Amino acid sequence: MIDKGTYKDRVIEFLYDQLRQGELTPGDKVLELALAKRLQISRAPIREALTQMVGDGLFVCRPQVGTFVASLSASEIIDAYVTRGLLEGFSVAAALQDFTSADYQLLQAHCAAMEALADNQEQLALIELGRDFHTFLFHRCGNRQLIEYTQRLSSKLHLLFYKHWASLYTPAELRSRHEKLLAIMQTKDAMQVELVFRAHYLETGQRVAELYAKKQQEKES
Amino acid sequence: MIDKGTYKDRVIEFLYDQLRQGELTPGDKVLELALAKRLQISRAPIREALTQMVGDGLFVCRPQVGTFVASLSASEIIDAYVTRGLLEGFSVAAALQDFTSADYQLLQAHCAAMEALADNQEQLALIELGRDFHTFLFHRCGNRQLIEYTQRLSSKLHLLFYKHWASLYTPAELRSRHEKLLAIMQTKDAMQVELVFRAHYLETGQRVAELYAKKQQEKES
DNA sequence: AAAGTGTCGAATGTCGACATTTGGGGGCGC
DNA sequence: GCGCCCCCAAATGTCGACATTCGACACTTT
Repeated sequence: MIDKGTYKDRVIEFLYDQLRQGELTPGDKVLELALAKRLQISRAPIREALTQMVGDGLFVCRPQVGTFVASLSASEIIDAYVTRGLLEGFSVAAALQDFTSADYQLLQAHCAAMEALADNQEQLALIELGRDFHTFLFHRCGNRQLIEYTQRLSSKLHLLFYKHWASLYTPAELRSRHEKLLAIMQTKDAMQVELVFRAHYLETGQRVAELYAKKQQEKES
Repeated sequence: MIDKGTYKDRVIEFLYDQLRQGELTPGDKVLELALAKRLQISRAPIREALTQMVGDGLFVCRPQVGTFVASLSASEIIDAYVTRGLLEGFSVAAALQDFTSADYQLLQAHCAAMEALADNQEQLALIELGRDFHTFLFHRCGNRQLIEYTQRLSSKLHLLFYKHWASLYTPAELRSRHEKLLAIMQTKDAMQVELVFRAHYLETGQRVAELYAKKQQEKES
C-alpha cells in the first residue's frame, strides 16, 4: 500500500471531509473511540490529529470532557473575518508590485467564471473558485509567517462556514465585489488595497454572522 | 498532589522553561523517551505537548525522524516580526479610542522603568516589562481571533529570541522607541499608529536577524 | 580514496488496556 | 412537584510494549 503519510494525517483529512460534508457541525462532540472503530485504528493518532486541529481553531477541547467542533458566536465570526481581511490585505499590498497584467487577466477571468457558476447554481465549483482566487492572491507575498496564518484562518473559515457562502451574495454581487478588489490592486495604492480588502471581509463576516444567528434561532425553535 | 491541569500542560510548561533557560536552542532535537524518563511519565502526554507546540511554531516535526526546536532563517525572523507588527498595530489602532489618559500615564511609567532597568543590567526584569507593555496594548482590542494570533506569535518570538533582546538597543533607545509608540497613539490617527508599529517591529526583526546570523557564523567557525 | 550498499541500533508511530474523572439519571427529602 | 445528592456508566488521560522506519557506521567495490 502506498503510504500517504502517517495515520494522523489521514485522520485529519477524514475530519476535514466530515466537516465539509456537514456530518460534523459546530458544537458536535467528537467521540474518539467511535472514530477509532470507524477508521480501524487506535485512539492515539486520533488524539494527535485532534490536538493539531484544536491549534487550528477548528475544534475546542474541554479537558476531561471532550473535543467539540468550534462554535463561534456572531462577534467571534466577525472577528475571524476581520482578521482574515487584515492578513490578506497586507499580503496583497506587500506583493503589489509582483502582480503582472497577465495575473490580472487571469484573475479577471476568475471573476467572470464565478458569476457564471453562481448563475448555474454550481455551488461547489463556485466555492472552490473563490478559494483559488484568494489563495492565489495571498500566496504571492514572500512572508511565510503571514502566509501560514492566513492559510490556517482561511481553512478554518472555509470548513466552518462555506455552506453559507453560496447564499451570501447574488452572482452579480459576487463578481463585482471581486472585481473591485482587482481594480484597487491595479492602482498600486498599498494602503487603499489594505482598506478595501478589510472592508471586503468585514462585510462578508457580518453577513455570515447574521445568517448564522438566524440558523441558530431556527434550531432552537 | 495538586492538579495543575493535565500532564500535557505540565510538559508544555517544562519545555517553555527549557527554552527560556537556553537548555533547548534552535535546531535541537527533542528526545521523547529521555523527556519521559526525566519527567517520570509516559510518552503519550509528551507527544501531545509537542504536537501542540508544533502548531505554535515553536517546534518543527519531521515524520519518522523527530521533533526539533524551530530554527528560523534570517528572512523568516523578519517575516515573523513583520507579522507581529501588523497584528499588534491593528489591535492597537482598533482600540485607540479605549485608551484613557490614565493608561498613557501607566505606559509612560513603563517606558521610564524600562530605561532604568536597562541601565542597571536587570535584563530579565526588563524583558518582562517589555512583554507586559505590549501585552497590555494588544489585549485592549476586543477581537479574540486577533488577540489569539498575536499572543501566539508573541510567545514564539519571546521564547526563541528573548535572549538577544537585551543587546539590541541602548537603554535610551529602548525608552524613546516605546515612547514614540505612545506619542503616535495619542494622536488617535489609526493609520499612522499601524504604520509606526509596523516600523517598530520591522526594525527589531532586522536587528534580531542580523544578530542571529552573526551567532550562526560564530558557531560554524 | 570516494562512492555505493547493506546492516544494525535507536527513535518514532501505533496499539490495546487501565485508572480517573465527568455528566446524567434515578432516588430521596422537602 | 421541585430541588439536591449519590451512584454509575462512559469517555478521557495515561501507560507500557510492539512494529516500523530512518540515520549512521562499516564494508565492499571501482
